Amino acid sequence: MVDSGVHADLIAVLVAVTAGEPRVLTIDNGYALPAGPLQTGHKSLQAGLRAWVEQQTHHSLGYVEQLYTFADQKAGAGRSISISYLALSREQPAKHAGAIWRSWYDYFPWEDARRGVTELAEIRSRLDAWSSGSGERKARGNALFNASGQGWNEELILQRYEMLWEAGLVPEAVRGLSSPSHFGFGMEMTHDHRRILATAIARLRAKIKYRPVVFELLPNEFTLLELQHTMEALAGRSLHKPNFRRLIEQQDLVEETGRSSFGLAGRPAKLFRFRAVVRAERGFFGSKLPVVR
Amino acid sequence: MVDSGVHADLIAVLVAVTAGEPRVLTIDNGYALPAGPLQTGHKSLQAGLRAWVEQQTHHSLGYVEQLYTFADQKAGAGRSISISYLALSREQPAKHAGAIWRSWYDYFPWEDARRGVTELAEIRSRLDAWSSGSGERKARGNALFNASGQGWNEELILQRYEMLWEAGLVPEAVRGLSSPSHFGFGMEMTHDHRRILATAIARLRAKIKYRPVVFELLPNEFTLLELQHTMEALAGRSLHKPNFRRLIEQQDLVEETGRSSFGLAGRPAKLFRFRAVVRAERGFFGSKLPVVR
DNA sequence: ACAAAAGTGTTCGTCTTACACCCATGC
DNA sequence: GCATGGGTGTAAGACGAACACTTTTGT
Repeated sequence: MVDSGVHADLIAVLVAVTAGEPRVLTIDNGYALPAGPLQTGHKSLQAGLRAWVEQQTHHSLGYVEQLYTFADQKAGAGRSISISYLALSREQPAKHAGAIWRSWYDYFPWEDARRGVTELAEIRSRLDAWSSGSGERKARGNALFNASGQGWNEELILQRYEMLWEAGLVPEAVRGLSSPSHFGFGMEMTHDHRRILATAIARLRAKIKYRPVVFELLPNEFTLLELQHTMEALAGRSLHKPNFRRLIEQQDLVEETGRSSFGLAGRPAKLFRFRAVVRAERGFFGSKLPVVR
Repeated sequence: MVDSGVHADLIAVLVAVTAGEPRVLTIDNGYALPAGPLQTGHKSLQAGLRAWVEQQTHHSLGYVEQLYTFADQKAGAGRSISISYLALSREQPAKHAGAIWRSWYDYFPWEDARRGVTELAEIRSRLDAWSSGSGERKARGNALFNASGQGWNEELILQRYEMLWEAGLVPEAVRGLSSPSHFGFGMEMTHDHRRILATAIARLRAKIKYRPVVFELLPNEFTLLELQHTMEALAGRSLHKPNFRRLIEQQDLVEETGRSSFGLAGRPAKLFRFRAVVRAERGFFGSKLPVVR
C-alpha cells in the first residue's frame, strides 16, 4: 500500500437555455463532455477547467460550481480521479467544429414533463417487467417514475437514471456485455458522462428554487414570460403563469427597465432586469415553484 | 505544461451529537481533522477515507457524503488535491490516545445562538472598525452577523468565517505574517481544516431541513425532546417545542415504540424510533424549522 | 372583430406561528 | 404541594393554488 501519484481529470457541464430548450455543450458529436487532465501549468482547478473548455470548444465559462469528485479503479494502470463542474452561460454561435450544443432532453427524453410525456409509458412497462418478483423494485420504480399528478419530482433525475441503468435500459449499462441488447432510452455518452450530466441537472433543478442563478442564463433584459420559459426548460415542468409573476415580483429579484418587448403577437411585455443586489449574491429565491396541475 | 501525477488527500469531518453538544472527531489535540493520502490499495475514495479514520482514531464512519475538492498550489513540489467528506455517527468512548472529540463551537463560538450570544458584540465592533470606509463591507457584515431577530441565518457559517478571515480576525489568517496579532476568535486548526469544518457544518445545517439525516446521530430509541435537542445543537438555534413535535409527527418520520423514558424529573416521555421507510432514504423533511423568536 | 399574449383581483384552503393550557411524575 | 418536563387545543395570519377576468397589441 503505497502513496501513489494519481491522474486527475476535469470535466465540465456547460448549460445554456436557448429558445426554451436547455442545452449542453458537447464535443465528439454529442458523445462526450469537454474534459481534460489537470496540468502543472493550471493555477487552480477552475482555471484548468476553463482552459480545457476554451481549447476544445472556443467557448468561455461564466458561473462555475463544483459538482462531484469520483475515482475510477482502472485495472492495471494508475488510479484516475475525475472532478466535475457545472457551469452556466449564454449560448454563443459555435466557433469550433468539434463543439456542438444539444438539448439535454436528447439524453433524458423522459425528463421533459412540459408536454405529454409519452415515453414514460414504455419505460414503466419495461421497468415493471424487470421488477417482477421484487417488491422493492416495484415500489422504487413507482416512486421515481409515477408521473401521474403529485408523483413527479424533477429533482430525482439521477436516481431515475441509475434505476434505468440497473435495469439495463440505457445503452451504457449493456456496453461491453457479450450480447448487448442494442436498446436503451436516450442518447448514449462515453464513460459516465451521462451520469455526470444527470448530476448537473439535478443540482441545477434543486438550486433554482432557492438561489437566484437563472440570471446567468438570461440576457440583461428579458420579459417575465422569458424568465418563466427558462425556468420551465430547466425544471422540465409547466408553471402557472399568473402565480409565477407574483412569486417573482414578491421577492424583489427584478425591476422594470421601462422598455417593452414587441413580440410576434399579443400585447407588448414589460422588460425586466435583475436587481444589482441579486447579482451580488444576496437574497433568496422563494423555494417553491407554482407547478401547474 | 505537462500532465502531472498529483497527490490526493482524503479529509474527514466526523460529527456526533452528545449531551446536546455537536462534536467533531479530531487528532493532534484538536488541531487537525483525520486525514491521509489516497493509496493504491484503497478500493474507492470512501474506502480510503474509512481506512485512514480507523487507523488514526479507531473510530468507524457511519453515513458519509462528499463535501468538496480543492487544490493547493504548493510552491515547488507537486500539486496536492484534497477531497473532503462529511460523516455522521454516534460518539463512542475514545479508543485511541490521539483522537479526541470536541464541540464544534470551540472552533466557532459565535455560531451557537441557542443562548445569549455575547461574543457577537465584540465581533461586530471589530468588524466595524475594519469596515470603516467601505460600504460593501459594512453591508456584508451586517447581513452576516446581524443576530437581532430576523437577521441570523445559521447556514451562512462559511461566509461568516471567510469574512472574519478577510478581516484578519481568525488566527489562521495572520499565520506566517511578520507581526501576527496573536488574536483571533475561536480555536485554530492546521492548514484550512477549520474552513473545511465550516463547510461541513453549513452543509449539515442546510441538509437537516430537507432530508432525514439526523437519525444517524441518535440512538435507536429516543424521545422527541432528545430529537429536538439534537437539531438545536446542529442548527445552533432554539426551537419551539410544541410546534416541533407536530412538525415531526406530521411527516410520519417516527413511530412510537410503546416504551417510555423515565428521566430525572417530570413526566416520562414516550420513546420513538425512525420508521423503516425513512432509513431507506425516502420521504422528506419539511423544509423549515419552527424557530423560536 | 378576433386572436394572442400581458397582466390583475379575489377566493379558498392549507400550513406556520404563537399563545394558553392541561397532564404525569419525583421530591 | 410544587417543580419539572411532557403533551394538546386552537385561533390569527401568512402563503400558495386555482379560477375568472380585464388590458393591449397585431392582423
